[in-house]
Amino acid sequence: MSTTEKLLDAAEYRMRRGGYNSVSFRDLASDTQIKSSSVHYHYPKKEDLGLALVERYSSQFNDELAKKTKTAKTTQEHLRAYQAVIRAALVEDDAICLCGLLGAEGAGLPNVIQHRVQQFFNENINWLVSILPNDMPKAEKLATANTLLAGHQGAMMLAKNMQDNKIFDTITNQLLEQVI
Amino acid sequence: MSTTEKLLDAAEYRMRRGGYNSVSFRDLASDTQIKSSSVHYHYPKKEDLGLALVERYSSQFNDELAKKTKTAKTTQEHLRAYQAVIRAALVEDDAICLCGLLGAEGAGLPNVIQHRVQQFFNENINWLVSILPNDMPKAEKLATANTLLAGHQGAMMLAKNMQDNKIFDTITNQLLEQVI
DNA sequence: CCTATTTTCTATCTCTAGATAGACAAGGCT
DNA sequence: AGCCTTGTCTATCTAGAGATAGAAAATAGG
Repeated sequence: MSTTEKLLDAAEYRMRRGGYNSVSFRDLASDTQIKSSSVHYHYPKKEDLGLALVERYSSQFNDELAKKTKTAKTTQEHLRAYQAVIRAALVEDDAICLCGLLGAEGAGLPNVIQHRVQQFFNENINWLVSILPNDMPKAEKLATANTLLAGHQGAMMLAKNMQDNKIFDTITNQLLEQVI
Repeated sequence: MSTTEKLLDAAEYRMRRGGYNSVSFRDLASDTQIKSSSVHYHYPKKEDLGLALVERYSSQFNDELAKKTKTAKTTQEHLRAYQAVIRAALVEDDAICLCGLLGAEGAGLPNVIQHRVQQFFNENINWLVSILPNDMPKAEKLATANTLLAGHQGAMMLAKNMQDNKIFDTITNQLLEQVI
Protein backbone atom coordinates (compact mmCIF):
# COMPACT_ATOMS: atom_id res chain seq x y z
CA MET A 1 0.00 0.00 0.00
CA SER A 2 1.37 3.39 -0.98
CA THR A 3 2.20 6.00 1.61
CA THR A 4 -0.53 8.35 0.42
CA GLU A 5 -3.07 5.56 0.77
CA LYS A 6 -1.86 4.80 4.26
CA LEU A 7 -2.08 8.46 5.12
CA LEU A 8 -5.59 8.78 3.77
CA ASP A 9 -6.65 5.66 5.64
CA ALA A 10 -5.30 7.03 8.90
CA ALA A 11 -6.80 10.44 8.27
CA GLU A 12 -10.17 8.94 7.41
CA TYR A 13 -10.18 6.81 10.52
CA ARG A 14 -9.47 9.77 12.76
CA MET A 15 -11.53 12.36 10.94
CA ARG A 16 -14.67 10.26 10.81
CA ARG A 17 -14.50 9.98 14.56
CA GLY A 18 -13.35 13.32 15.93
CA GLY A 19 -13.75 15.68 12.98
CA TYR A 20 -11.38 17.81 10.94
CA ASN A 21 -9.68 19.62 13.80
CA SER A 22 -9.08 16.45 15.75
CA VAL A 23 -6.56 15.22 13.19
CA SER A 24 -2.95 16.40 13.25
CA PHE A 25 0.02 15.79 11.00
CA ARG A 26 1.84 14.26 13.95
CA ASP A 27 -1.00 11.78 14.53
CA LEU A 28 -0.86 10.67 10.92
CA ALA A 29 2.91 10.49 11.05
CA SER A 30 2.87 8.13 13.99
CA ASP A 31 0.03 6.10 12.47
CA THR A 32 2.04 5.52 9.32
CA GLN A 33 5.50 5.27 10.87
CA ILE A 34 6.94 8.29 9.14
CA LYS A 35 7.81 11.79 10.31
CA SER A 36 5.36 14.65 10.22
CA SER A 37 7.54 16.54 7.75
CA SER A 38 7.17 13.59 5.39
CA VAL A 39 3.42 13.87 5.67
CA HIS A 40 3.81 17.45 4.50
CA TYR A 41 5.74 16.18 1.50
CA HIS A 42 2.66 14.29 0.34
CA TYR A 43 0.13 16.87 1.44
CA PRO A 44 1.76 20.29 1.84
CA LYS A 45 -1.21 21.89 3.60
CA LYS A 46 -3.83 20.29 5.80
CA GLU A 47 -6.39 21.57 3.35
CA ASP A 48 -4.78 19.43 0.62
CA LEU A 49 -5.05 16.38 2.82
CA GLY A 50 -8.66 17.10 3.70
CA LEU A 51 -9.65 17.70 0.13
CA ALA A 52 -7.95 14.55 -1.12
CA LEU A 53 -9.70 12.62 1.60
CA VAL A 54 -13.16 13.89 0.75
CA GLU A 55 -12.46 13.20 -2.89
CA ARG A 56 -11.44 9.63 -2.24
CA TYR A 57 -14.34 9.05 0.12
CA SER A 58 -16.76 10.48 -2.36
CA SER A 59 -15.58 8.43 -5.30
CA GLN A 60 -15.43 5.24 -3.24
CA PHE A 61 -18.98 5.90 -2.14
CA ASN A 62 -20.17 6.40 -5.68
CA ASP A 63 -18.30 3.30 -6.83
CA GLU A 64 -19.91 1.20 -4.13
CA LEU A 65 -23.28 2.54 -5.11
CA ALA A 66 -22.68 1.76 -8.76
CA LYS A 67 -21.51 -1.74 -7.93
CA LYS A 68 -24.47 -2.52 -5.68
CA THR A 69 -26.98 -1.24 -8.24
CA LYS A 70 -25.55 -3.04 -11.24
CA THR A 71 -28.45 -5.45 -11.41
CA ALA A 72 -31.02 -3.24 -9.72
CA LYS A 73 -34.14 -2.44 -11.69
CA THR A 74 -36.84 -0.99 -9.47
CA THR A 75 -36.73 2.12 -7.32
CA GLN A 76 -37.10 -0.15 -4.33
CA GLU A 77 -33.99 -2.11 -5.28
CA HIS A 78 -31.97 1.04 -5.82
CA LEU A 79 -33.02 2.47 -2.48
CA ARG A 80 -32.16 -0.75 -0.68
CA ALA A 81 -28.72 -0.55 -2.24
CA TYR A 82 -28.37 3.06 -1.10
CA GLN A 83 -29.31 2.02 2.40
CA ALA A 84 -26.89 -0.91 2.29
CA VAL A 85 -23.93 1.17 1.14
CA ILE A 86 -24.41 3.66 3.94
CA ARG A 87 -25.04 0.91 6.44
CA ALA A 88 -21.77 -0.72 5.50
CA ALA A 89 -19.95 2.56 6.03
CA LEU A 90 -21.48 2.77 9.49
CA VAL A 91 -21.13 -0.82 10.62
CA GLU A 92 -17.89 -1.97 9.01
CA ASP A 93 -15.97 1.22 9.69
CA ASP A 94 -17.79 1.83 12.98
CA ALA A 95 -17.99 5.51 12.14
CA ILE A 96 -20.39 7.98 10.59
CA CYS A 97 -20.18 9.43 7.09
CA LEU A 98 -17.14 11.63 6.54
CA CYS A 99 -19.23 14.18 4.69
CA GLY A 100 -21.96 14.11 7.30
CA LEU A 101 -19.43 15.07 9.94
CA LEU A 102 -17.63 17.65 7.80
CA GLY A 103 -20.98 19.02 6.72
CA ALA A 104 -21.89 19.60 10.35
CA GLU A 105 -18.57 21.30 11.05
CA GLY A 106 -19.18 23.41 7.96
CA ALA A 107 -18.19 26.91 8.88
CA GLY A 108 -15.06 25.75 10.69
CA LEU A 109 -13.49 24.28 7.56
CA PRO A 110 -11.49 25.68 4.64
CA ASN A 111 -13.74 26.79 1.79
CA VAL A 112 -12.49 24.23 -0.72
CA ILE A 113 -13.51 21.45 1.62
CA GLN A 114 -16.91 22.94 2.36
CA HIS A 115 -17.57 23.08 -1.35
CA ARG A 116 -16.41 19.56 -1.97
CA VAL A 117 -18.68 18.26 0.76
CA GLN A 118 -21.54 20.21 -0.75
CA GLN A 119 -20.78 18.53 -4.05
CA PHE A 120 -20.99 15.13 -2.38
CA PHE A 121 -24.48 15.97 -1.16
CA ASN A 122 -25.51 17.28 -4.54
CA GLU A 123 -24.36 14.09 -6.20
CA ASN A 124 -26.32 12.10 -3.64
CA ILE A 125 -29.46 14.07 -4.31
CA ASN A 126 -29.09 13.87 -8.07
CA TRP A 127 -28.64 10.13 -7.88
CA LEU A 128 -31.66 9.71 -5.63
CA VAL A 129 -33.79 11.86 -7.90
CA SER A 130 -32.66 9.79 -10.87
CA ILE A 131 -33.80 6.52 -9.37
CA LEU A 132 -37.17 7.65 -8.00
CA PRO A 133 -40.30 6.55 -9.90
CA ASN A 134 -40.94 8.29 -13.21
CA ASP A 135 -44.52 9.00 -12.32
CA MET A 136 -43.51 10.96 -9.24
CA PRO A 137 -43.76 14.74 -9.75
CA LYS A 138 -40.40 16.45 -10.07
CA ALA A 139 -40.85 18.59 -6.95
CA GLU A 140 -41.79 15.57 -4.91
CA LYS A 141 -38.78 13.69 -6.21
CA LEU A 142 -36.51 16.47 -5.03
CA ALA A 143 -38.20 16.66 -1.65
CA THR A 144 -38.00 12.90 -1.24
CA ALA A 145 -34.34 12.81 -2.22
CA ASN A 146 -33.55 15.45 0.39
CA THR A 147 -35.54 13.62 3.03
CA LEU A 148 -33.78 10.36 2.30
CA LEU A 149 -30.35 11.95 2.39
CA ALA A 150 -31.02 13.88 5.59
CA GLY A 151 -32.67 10.85 7.17
CA HIS A 152 -29.74 8.57 6.44
CA GLN A 153 -27.20 11.10 7.68
CA GLY A 154 -29.19 11.75 10.83
CA ALA A 155 -29.66 8.04 11.36
CA MET A 156 -25.91 7.43 11.30
CA MET A 157 -25.29 10.22 13.75
CA LEU A 158 -27.97 9.03 16.12
CA ALA A 159 -27.05 5.36 15.92
CA LYS A 160 -23.38 6.12 16.55
CA ASN A 161 -24.27 8.34 19.45
CA MET A 162 -26.59 5.82 21.03
CA GLN A 163 -24.09 3.10 20.24
CA ASP A 164 -26.78 0.99 18.66
CA ASN A 165 -26.70 0.28 14.96
CA LYS A 166 -30.21 -1.14 15.07
CA ILE A 167 -31.36 2.44 15.35
CA PHE A 168 -29.96 3.06 11.89
CA ASP A 169 -31.89 0.13 10.50
CA THR A 170 -35.11 1.12 12.20
CA ILE A 171 -34.97 4.68 10.92
CA THR A 172 -33.92 3.93 7.38
CA ASN A 173 -36.37 1.06 7.03
CA GLN A 174 -39.17 3.33 8.11
CA LEU A 175 -38.04 5.97 5.65
CA LEU A 176 -37.88 3.55 2.76
CA GLU A 177 -41.27 2.08 3.58
CA GLN A 178 -43.02 5.41 3.86
CA VAL A 179 -41.38 7.18 0.99
CA ILE A 180 -42.30 4.77 -1.74
CA MET B 1 -25.76 40.25 31.32
CA SER B 2 -23.44 38.24 33.53
CA THR B 3 -19.98 37.26 32.40
CA THR B 4 -20.83 33.57 32.38
CA GLU B 5 -23.83 34.24 30.16
CA LYS B 6 -21.70 36.28 27.80
CA LEU B 7 -19.16 33.49 27.73
CA LEU B 8 -21.77 30.85 27.00
CA ASP B 9 -23.29 33.01 24.28
CA ALA B 10 -19.92 33.45 22.61
CA ALA B 11 -19.09 29.78 23.01
CA GLU B 12 -22.45 28.72 21.60
CA TYR B 13 -22.09 30.99 18.62
CA ARG B 14 -18.68 29.60 17.77
CA MET B 15 -19.31 25.99 18.67
CA ARG B 16 -22.51 25.69 16.66
CA ARG B 17 -20.56 26.74 13.60
CA GLY B 18 -17.13 25.16 13.79
CA GLY B 19 -17.51 22.50 16.47
CA TYR B 20 -15.93 21.88 19.85
CA ASN B 21 -12.31 22.09 18.78
CA SER B 22 -12.81 25.30 16.86
CA VAL B 23 -13.42 27.24 20.08
CA SER B 24 -10.55 28.51 22.18
CA PHE B 25 -10.37 30.30 25.50
CA ARG B 26 -8.65 33.18 23.76
CA ASP B 27 -11.50 33.51 21.26
CA LEU B 28 -14.01 33.71 24.07
CA ALA B 29 -11.80 36.14 25.98
CA SER B 30 -11.68 38.55 23.08
CA ASP B 31 -15.40 38.10 22.38
CA THR B 32 -16.22 39.12 25.93
CA GLN B 33 -13.48 41.70 26.46
CA ILE B 34 -11.73 39.87 29.26
CA LYS B 35 -8.48 37.92 29.45
CA SER B 36 -8.28 34.22 28.80
CA SER B 37 -7.16 33.56 32.37
CA SER B 38 -10.42 35.15 33.51
CA VAL B 39 -12.34 32.74 31.34
CA HIS B 40 -10.58 29.96 33.21
CA TYR B 41 -11.81 31.50 36.44
CA HIS B 42 -15.39 30.86 35.36
CA TYR B 43 -14.75 27.56 33.62
CA PRO B 44 -11.50 25.98 34.83
CA LYS B 45 -11.36 23.34 32.09
CA LYS B 46 -12.72 23.45 28.59
CA GLU B 47 -14.76 20.42 29.50
CA ASP B 48 -16.56 22.49 32.16
CA LEU B 49 -17.39 25.11 29.60
CA GLY B 50 -18.62 22.59 27.10
CA LEU B 51 -20.76 20.79 29.62
CA ALA B 52 -22.33 24.00 30.92
CA LEU B 53 -23.06 24.98 27.34
CA VAL B 54 -24.80 21.73 26.45
CA GLU B 55 -26.75 21.95 29.67
CA ARG B 56 -27.96 25.46 28.96
CA TYR B 57 -28.75 24.62 25.35
CA SER B 58 -30.64 21.54 26.38
CA SER B 59 -32.78 23.23 29.00
CA GLN B 60 -33.51 26.20 26.74
CA PHE B 61 -34.61 23.75 24.07
CA ASN B 62 -36.92 21.94 26.43
CA ASP B 63 -38.31 25.22 27.74
CA GLU B 64 -39.08 26.40 24.23
CA LEU B 65 -40.77 23.13 23.49
CA ALA B 66 -42.88 23.35 26.64
CA LYS B 67 -43.85 26.93 25.85
CA LYS B 68 -44.85 26.19 22.28
CA THR B 69 -46.93 23.16 23.28
CA LYS B 70 -48.78 24.80 26.14
CA THR B 71 -52.06 24.86 24.23
CA ALA B 72 -51.32 21.94 21.93
CA LYS B 73 -53.73 19.03 22.04
CA THR B 74 -53.24 16.74 19.06
CA THR B 75 -50.13 14.86 18.00
CA GLN B 76 -50.11 16.99 14.89
CA GLU B 77 -49.99 20.18 16.93
CA HIS B 78 -47.18 18.87 19.10
CA LEU B 79 -45.15 17.83 16.10
CA ARG B 80 -45.63 21.20 14.44
CA ALA B 81 -44.31 22.80 17.60
CA TYR B 82 -41.32 20.48 17.59
CA GLN B 83 -40.61 21.42 14.01
CA ALA B 84 -41.02 25.12 14.80
CA VAL B 85 -38.63 25.08 17.76
CA ILE B 86 -35.91 23.44 15.71
CA ARG B 87 -36.60 25.68 12.76
CA ALA B 88 -36.20 28.73 14.96
CA ALA B 89 -32.84 27.42 16.18
CA LEU B 90 -31.75 27.03 12.57
CA VAL B 91 -33.11 30.24 11.09
CA GLU B 92 -32.76 32.75 13.90
CA ASP B 93 -29.34 31.61 15.02
CA ASP B 94 -28.27 30.72 11.49
CA ALA B 95 -26.62 27.58 12.84
CA ILE B 96 -27.37 23.91 13.31
CA CYS B 97 -28.25 22.23 16.59
CA LEU B 98 -25.42 22.25 19.12
CA CYS B 99 -26.10 18.65 20.03
CA GLY B 100 -26.36 17.60 16.41
CA LEU B 101 -22.88 18.90 15.82
CA LEU B 102 -21.40 17.58 19.05
CA GLY B 103 -23.14 14.28 18.41
CA ALA B 104 -21.36 14.02 15.08
CA GLU B 105 -18.01 14.86 16.64
CA GLY B 106 -18.77 12.25 19.26
CA ALA B 107 -15.57 10.32 19.76
CA GLY B 108 -13.45 13.45 19.71
CA LEU B 109 -15.07 14.90 22.80
CA PRO B 110 -14.62 14.44 26.55
CA ASN B 111 -16.81 11.66 27.91
CA VAL B 112 -18.94 13.87 30.11
CA ILE B 113 -19.98 15.88 27.08
CA GLN B 114 -20.68 12.83 24.98
CA HIS B 115 -22.98 11.55 27.67
CA ARG B 116 -24.77 14.86 28.10
CA VAL B 117 -25.41 15.02 24.37
CA GLN B 118 -26.73 11.50 24.48
CA GLN B 119 -29.07 12.58 27.25
CA PHE B 120 -30.35 15.40 25.06
CA PHE B 121 -31.24 12.89 22.38
CA ASN B 122 -32.87 10.58 24.86
CA GLU B 123 -35.03 13.37 26.18
CA ASN B 124 -35.99 14.24 22.62
CA ILE B 125 -37.00 10.69 21.89
CA ASN B 126 -38.93 10.29 25.12
CA TRP B 127 -40.83 13.49 24.44
CA LEU B 128 -41.65 12.43 20.90
CA VAL B 129 -42.82 9.03 22.05
CA SER B 130 -45.00 10.69 24.66
CA ILE B 131 -46.86 12.83 22.14
CA LEU B 132 -47.42 10.20 19.45
CA PRO B 133 -50.93 8.75 19.09
CA ASN B 134 -52.03 6.35 21.81
CA ASP B 135 -53.23 3.82 19.30
CA MET B 136 -49.79 3.55 17.73
CA PRO B 137 -47.94 0.40 18.79
CA LYS B 138 -45.10 1.03 21.21
CA ALA B 139 -42.39 -0.23 18.86
CA GLU B 140 -43.67 1.93 16.07
CA LYS B 141 -43.74 4.94 18.36
CA LEU B 142 -40.08 4.43 19.19
CA ALA B 143 -39.16 3.96 15.56
CA THR B 144 -41.10 7.04 14.57
CA ALA B 145 -39.53 9.13 17.30
CA ASN B 146 -36.08 8.12 16.13
CA THR B 147 -36.93 8.86 12.53
CA LEU B 148 -38.26 12.28 13.42
CA LEU B 149 -35.24 13.16 15.50
CA ALA B 150 -32.74 11.93 12.92
CA GLY B 151 -34.70 13.58 10.12
CA HIS B 152 -34.75 16.95 11.82
CA GLN B 153 -31.07 16.81 12.68
CA GLY B 154 -30.14 15.74 9.17
CA ALA B 155 -32.38 18.42 7.72
CA MET B 156 -30.59 21.14 9.66
CA MET B 157 -27.21 19.88 8.57
CA LEU B 158 -28.23 19.64 4.94
CA ALA B 159 -30.00 22.99 4.84
CA LYS B 160 -27.06 24.75 6.44
CA ASN B 161 -24.67 23.10 4.05
CA MET B 162 -26.72 23.94 0.99
CA GLN B 163 -27.33 27.39 2.41
CA ASP B 164 -31.04 27.07 1.85
CA ASN B 165 -33.41 26.90 4.78
CA LYS B 166 -36.27 25.91 2.51
CA ILE B 167 -34.63 22.51 2.39
CA PHE B 168 -35.28 22.17 6.10
CA ASP B 169 -38.96 22.98 5.60
CA THR B 170 -39.32 20.62 2.69
CA ILE B 171 -37.79 17.71 4.53
CA THR B 172 -39.50 18.18 7.85
CA ASN B 173 -42.88 18.84 6.24
CA GLN B 174 -42.56 15.61 4.32
CA LEU B 175 -41.62 13.77 7.48
CA LEU B 176 -44.56 15.13 9.42
CA GLU B 177 -46.99 14.36 6.63
CA GLN B 178 -45.84 10.81 6.15
CA VAL B 179 -45.35 9.84 9.72
CA ILE B 180 -48.81 10.59 10.96
C1' DC C 1 27.34 2.18 -12.32
C1' DC C 2 25.84 6.70 -12.40
C1' DT C 3 22.62 10.17 -12.48
C1' DA C 4 18.11 12.18 -11.62
C1' DT C 5 14.02 11.88 -9.17
C1' DT C 6 11.36 10.75 -5.33
C1' DT C 7 10.96 10.20 -0.65
C1' DT C 8 12.25 10.58 4.08
C1' DC C 9 14.90 12.54 7.56
C1' DT C 10 16.75 16.09 11.18
C1' DA C 11 16.15 20.28 12.91
C1' DT C 12 13.72 24.13 13.66
C1' DC C 13 10.30 28.20 13.46
C1' DT C 14 6.24 30.47 14.81
C1' DC C 15 1.82 30.44 16.61
C1' DT C 16 -1.70 28.98 19.40
C1' DA C 17 -3.67 25.81 22.57
C1' DG C 18 -5.11 24.79 27.52
C1' DA C 19 -3.76 25.78 31.93
C1' DT C 20 -1.76 27.91 36.39
C1' DA C 21 0.35 31.10 40.03
C1' DG C 22 0.05 35.02 42.20
C1' DA C 23 -0.72 40.08 42.34
C1' DC C 24 -4.32 43.42 42.36
C1' DA C 25 -8.90 45.66 42.47
C1' DA C 26 -13.75 46.28 43.85
C1' DG C 27 -17.54 45.51 46.90
C1' DG C 28 -20.13 44.04 50.73
C1' DC C 29 -20.20 43.02 55.90
C1' DT C 30 -19.18 43.49 60.61
C1' DA D 1 -11.55 50.84 59.14
C1' DG D 2 -10.44 46.14 58.30
C1' DC D 3 -11.57 41.82 56.12
C1' DC D 4 -13.22 38.50 52.95
C1' DT D 5 -15.10 37.11 48.71
C1' DT D 6 -15.33 37.64 43.87
C1' DG D 7 -13.43 38.70 39.74
C1' DT D 8 -9.84 40.37 36.82
C1' DC D 9 -5.24 41.08 35.68
C1' DT D 10 -0.06 40.10 34.30
C1' DA D 11 3.03 36.78 33.38
C1' DT D 12 4.29 32.47 32.25
C1' DC D 13 4.52 27.19 31.37
C1' DT D 14 4.21 23.24 28.58
C1' DA D 15 2.39 20.92 24.83
C1' DG D 16 1.02 20.72 20.42
C1' DA D 17 -0.31 22.70 16.13
C1' DG D 18 0.99 23.66 10.97
C1' DA D 19 4.74 24.50 8.32
C1' DT D 20 9.62 24.93 6.11
C1' DA D 21 14.73 24.37 4.77
C1' DG D 22 18.02 21.55 3.58
C1' DA D 23 20.66 17.19 4.20
C1' DA D 24 20.43 12.29 3.40
C1' DA D 25 18.72 8.10 1.66
C1' DA D 26 16.34 5.25 -1.42
C1' DT D 27 14.78 4.18 -6.01
C1' DA D 28 14.46 4.12 -11.07
C1' DG D 29 16.10 4.57 -15.72
C1' DG D 30 19.58 4.83 -19.06
